Amino acid sequence: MALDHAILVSLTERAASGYDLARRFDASIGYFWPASHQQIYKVLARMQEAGWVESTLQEQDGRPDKKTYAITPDGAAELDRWAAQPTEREALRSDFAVKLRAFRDARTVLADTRARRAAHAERLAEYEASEARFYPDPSALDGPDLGSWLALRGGILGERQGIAWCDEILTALEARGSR
Amino acid sequence: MALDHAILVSLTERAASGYDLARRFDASIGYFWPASHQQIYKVLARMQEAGWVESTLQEQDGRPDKKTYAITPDGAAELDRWAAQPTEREALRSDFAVKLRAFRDARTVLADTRARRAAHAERLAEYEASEARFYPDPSALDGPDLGSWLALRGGILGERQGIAWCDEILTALEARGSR
DNA sequence: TAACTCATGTAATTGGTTACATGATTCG
DNA sequence: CGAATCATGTAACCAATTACATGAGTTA
Repeated sequence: MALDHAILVSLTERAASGYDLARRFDASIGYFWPASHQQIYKVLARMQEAGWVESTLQEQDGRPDKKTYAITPDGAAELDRWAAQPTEREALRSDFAVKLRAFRDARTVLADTRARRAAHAERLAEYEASEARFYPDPSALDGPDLGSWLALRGGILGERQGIAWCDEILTALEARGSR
Repeated sequence: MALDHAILVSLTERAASGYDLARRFDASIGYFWPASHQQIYKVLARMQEAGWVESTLQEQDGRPDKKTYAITPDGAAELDRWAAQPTEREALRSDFAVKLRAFRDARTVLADTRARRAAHAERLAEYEASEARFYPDPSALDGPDLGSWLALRGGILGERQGIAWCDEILTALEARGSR
């Protein structure tokens, strides 16, 4: 049920509609917890039922009405309760690792690995650009900004690790290819 | 539907019962695709229906009967088909990163991070022990063994990255704590 | 004129988790 | 005597994905 908390975190930063949240989840917090607009609308409805968020309807002309959600004191309390609990290790499920164990033909693995490396490099560039823009002086950070920066650092290290793994695979396969 | 393929990979290595597979998934391939025995039995039934695996019943005395599953030619073909397809990037969902963004109190994050670091170190030690025992001479590897080693390398790099992230967090928080 | 943005959803399905069930045998 | 191991499952539930739906306004 952590999408609940990801949405609460996002609403703490600023009130938003389901649509706004869906766009935020295309980047930012969505890098660590992806979610579709359908899923977000469902969770918002459930959380409103539970009293963790409240909505105000804004009529707009020329475009659809908008429901803006804000976090309630109960929602903030729930977020605190959740944040104080220890996090259990998240299960990793890697299609790619399973595919490596199914290894038969070097060519398909090579192509796959190169594509994967490129995707990691692209994401890494985004993260590094964000870091340079929003956190130019990390030692000055404190509170929620510090947390956001540390989360981003995790993303950066993760992408670098992904690239390093791809490079090991490419090196191993290329060494064998030329033998 | 990648549990299907993870099971097929495991059955390619050796025929097994649901129970055997469940134990294998507690280690080995389960490090990259965790699965419970319930889920495994369900998928085995579905794959038998589809003709990807076949089972033979073995009666045993003093203990329950055992259904041993083996991969069929159709199953092997399906595995090849799947392995030849490009892998799309797996979505990462990190409770811990979301929790960092919810950062309020340094003490709980510290405790959480230390526990997390210890879990990573433990898993890393297992991986490194496996590497030393089963792949003492990586340059000699080929075929499926090469794939398995490369998968394990990914695990090792992942745990090291996890530790490095925890260390960055601890450094940042401790620097602030003593200020 | 076709595609994209803004805005909100419902319905069906899949994959996985949690809880429950049974029953003999062996180990501490 | 209680816990763990061997062995197979069913049932209920939950989170997420995919497909479908509507409709005005803007941009290429």
